[in-house]
Amino acid sequence: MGRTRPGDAGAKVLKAASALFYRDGIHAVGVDTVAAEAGVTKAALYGNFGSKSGLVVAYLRERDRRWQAEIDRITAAHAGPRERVLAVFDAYEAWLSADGYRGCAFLNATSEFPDPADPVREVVRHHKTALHGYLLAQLRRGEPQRAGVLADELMLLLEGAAVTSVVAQSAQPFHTAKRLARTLF
Amino acid sequence: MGRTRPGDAGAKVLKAASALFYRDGIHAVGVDTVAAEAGVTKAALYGNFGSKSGLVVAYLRERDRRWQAEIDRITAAHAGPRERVLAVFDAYEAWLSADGYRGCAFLNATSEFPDPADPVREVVRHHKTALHGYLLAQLRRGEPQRAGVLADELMLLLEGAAVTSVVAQSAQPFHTAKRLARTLF
DNA sequence: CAGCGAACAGACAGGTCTGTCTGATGTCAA
DNA sequence: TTGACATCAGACAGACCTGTCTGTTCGCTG
Repeated sequence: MGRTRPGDAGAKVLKAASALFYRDGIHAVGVDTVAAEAGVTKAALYGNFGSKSGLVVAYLRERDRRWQAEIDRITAAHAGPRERVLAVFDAYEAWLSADGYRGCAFLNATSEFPDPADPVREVVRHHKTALHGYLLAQLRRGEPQRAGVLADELMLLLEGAAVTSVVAQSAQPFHTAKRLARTLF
Repeated sequence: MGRTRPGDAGAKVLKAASALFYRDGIHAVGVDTVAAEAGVTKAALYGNFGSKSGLVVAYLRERDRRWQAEIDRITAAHAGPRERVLAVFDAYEAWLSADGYRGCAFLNATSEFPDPADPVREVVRHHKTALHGYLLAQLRRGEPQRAGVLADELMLLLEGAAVTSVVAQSAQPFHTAKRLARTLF
């Protein structure tokens, strides 16, 4: 029938895939389910993304894009390096607690795609490298000589809090992480 | 034919399942593959474990049992609380680097089983609670008043290093974690 | 108004998944 | 020796998976 405007199907599929892949896991969700939830036919899905793998990569890229927008908001809202870094902890916590502590989509994808050469894993590395780079850039303004080590340490705290909060189904690990992060400055 | 002694099939299945589930992910491995790798029929597999879910739980329980044995070795080899805690970091690193940085089997299982009420998740909680309890017990001997906070912080470092080492395919996060752990004492 | 392209509806192929069943064959204990 | 039991071999059911294909219908653009 083609009742909808051409070009919309891709966005609708991506939105449905994001919710389903994140909530249930990537391997656990079939393309039929994604297409049905998007209100779109499978043919339109394959026309836009080529394959399920292509859709998975698009899903993670979209999520990375949204996270970068969050980082931009943090940069706009806070001036000092210390405030910006702590705001990253808050944002991370807010994202995870918003969906029942399902964890970091990129770390979950890493668990589901064991091959380090998989395109999915490249998107994950890109995302995590960008996050590390942001922390590093901020820390260099405050304490240039300790910045490298400090950025590595803060990454451990962020990721540690992310996975621990899933296991414990609680935000408490983020409070521990943030408290320790403050003392590290 | 029944060429093997009765009772062996379960152990063989568990061994094959451990290797395959850990390496490729749980959802990615079918029971046919496990049975074939174990040199056992599917009927024997179901006779021993009832279902794939049962096998998955048994796989994680077995891995937890082996990790507890590792903890016992650490306790026997080191006397001081500080040495024992640092030895846990070394053991965690050794386990992960031994298999191409595939990460913590329990955290991977958590990614694959989103429902917190799933029996799999209960095994994960049991495992992580035991680890936290061990750290806590050791720290109480050295610095009783800081022990609680310190145990939480060391858990974040351990888990953070575990997942970061997978993304980076490197042991470097463990070095960062261990260095920070030493300064926290 | 004509035509191109995107999406629709839905069947289809080929494979894999979990789980069950039947009947034969071997091991071990009583 | 005999009976119970575990396992073997392999077919089978029913569901789900990814991906393709045919023919139709609509919206937008020139």
